Amino acid sequence: MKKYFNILRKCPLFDGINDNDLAALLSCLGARVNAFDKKYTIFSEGSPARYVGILLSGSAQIIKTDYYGNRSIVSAISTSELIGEEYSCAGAESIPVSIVANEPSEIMLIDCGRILHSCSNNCLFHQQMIFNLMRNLAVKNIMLHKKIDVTSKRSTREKLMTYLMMEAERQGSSRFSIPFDRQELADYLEVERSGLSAEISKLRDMGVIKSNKKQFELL
Amino acid sequence: MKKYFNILRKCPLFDGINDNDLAALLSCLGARVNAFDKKYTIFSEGSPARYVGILLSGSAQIIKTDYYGNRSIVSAISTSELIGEEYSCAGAESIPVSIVANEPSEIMLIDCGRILHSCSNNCLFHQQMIFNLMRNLAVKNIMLHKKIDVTSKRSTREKLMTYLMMEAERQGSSRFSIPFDRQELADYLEVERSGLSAEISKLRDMGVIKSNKKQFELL
DNA sequence: CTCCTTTTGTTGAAAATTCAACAGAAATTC
DNA sequence: GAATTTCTGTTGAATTTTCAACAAAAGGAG
Repeated sequence: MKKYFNILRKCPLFDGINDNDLAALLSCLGARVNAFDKKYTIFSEGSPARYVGILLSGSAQIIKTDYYGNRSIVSAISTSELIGEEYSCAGAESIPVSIVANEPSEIMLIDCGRILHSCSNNCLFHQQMIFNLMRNLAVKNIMLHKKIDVTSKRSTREKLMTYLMMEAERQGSSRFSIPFDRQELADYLEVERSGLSAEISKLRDMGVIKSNKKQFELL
Repeated sequence: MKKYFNILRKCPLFDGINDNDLAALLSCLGARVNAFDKKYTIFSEGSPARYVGILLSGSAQIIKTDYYGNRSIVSAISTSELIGEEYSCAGAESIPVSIVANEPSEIMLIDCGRILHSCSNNCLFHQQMIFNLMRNLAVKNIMLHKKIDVTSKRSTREKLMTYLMMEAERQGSSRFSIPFDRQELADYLEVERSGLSAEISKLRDMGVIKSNKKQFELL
């Protein structure tokens, strides 16, 4: 497990827990690591909401497909982020989204019950982890609000610009790359791919943005 | 404070805490009650994210206004629900939404720091409240996902039907009333009011729904 | 390197949404 | 209870998005 410590240290679940304790804690929690190839489903819609995941390497996307088959991308996940904790922490029966590896990825899985309920060793970390989960869920809540800010815009252009400005701010630079290809960006913004491409071209012609594939710059 | 106990008992923040303890706890937390008239702003966008609110009576809406002045309704709040905890728990500087009373309402305000940090009395309720906040935030997360399910639909009709089916399920009946008038429902679904009215009429003519103002029935 | 697949940008037609304006119904005020 | 304001439904025109189809570009496989 040692080789994952650089990632795990950054995981919000383990805030305030040092490396020595972490090793013991992980075995106490029964953490295990699974690997997934590109495009493989890590959690599939409808599966039991028992585990909390931590993305150790690669990247993933949270995807929702409605009964007409329309794909919607809820968010992109990068390393050291928690996955699925909203469902297991809420005590949900099953998860209503799929989580798909975007490239070869490794996930650490932990049974959520082992986090929330004290162990026989009576260790003190459960309180800390519950606090960490609380804070992480609050932050995720805010991120969902931001996602709603983007998709609540009425036009393709406004959705795109709101998203790009948000990413520029998040990444701290007017030049940045996004984790989506065109179709994925369309599925994230909830618009047509062709209309999105056309809008990007227009904004480029107008001199508002520069863009090359996944690279963008706000001018 | 006694008169609010029926509401407070149902508030997720106080799960697992009995009435005797609650009285002491509230004074320990420095809880106070404010009243607001219809249309008055309880929290305004940009104000410090210090307090957790509990709606004691009346009803409220979480509202976001963008720089063009377009109003978007994020959600409706009913009694015993927590307000603004995602921002204070995440340690946000200020809140990015407004919360507006929809009718004369009373709110209990609690400084979030007093919930999260142990008091000099060393009482045991902080752990319980942190756990409760964690669970409540997880549940809210799921509700935001559901809101995204609604607004990610591409057409007015699909948004409306997804919302109505969700409400029917939530209220456990195919007959139910919604907490929005037409303009508010449009602002919640992120569509045009006139187009929404037209769609409701069409669905009524098609025999898919019955509706009268805020009362709906799925057929 | 060549072939094959995937991704991206473009375009025009069809469909849907937004906008603006109005009239009737309902609710509120005085 | 009369007058005023707010809410709702309707309609047609303008705008935008979606859909479908294609070609060029890029990426991957063998």
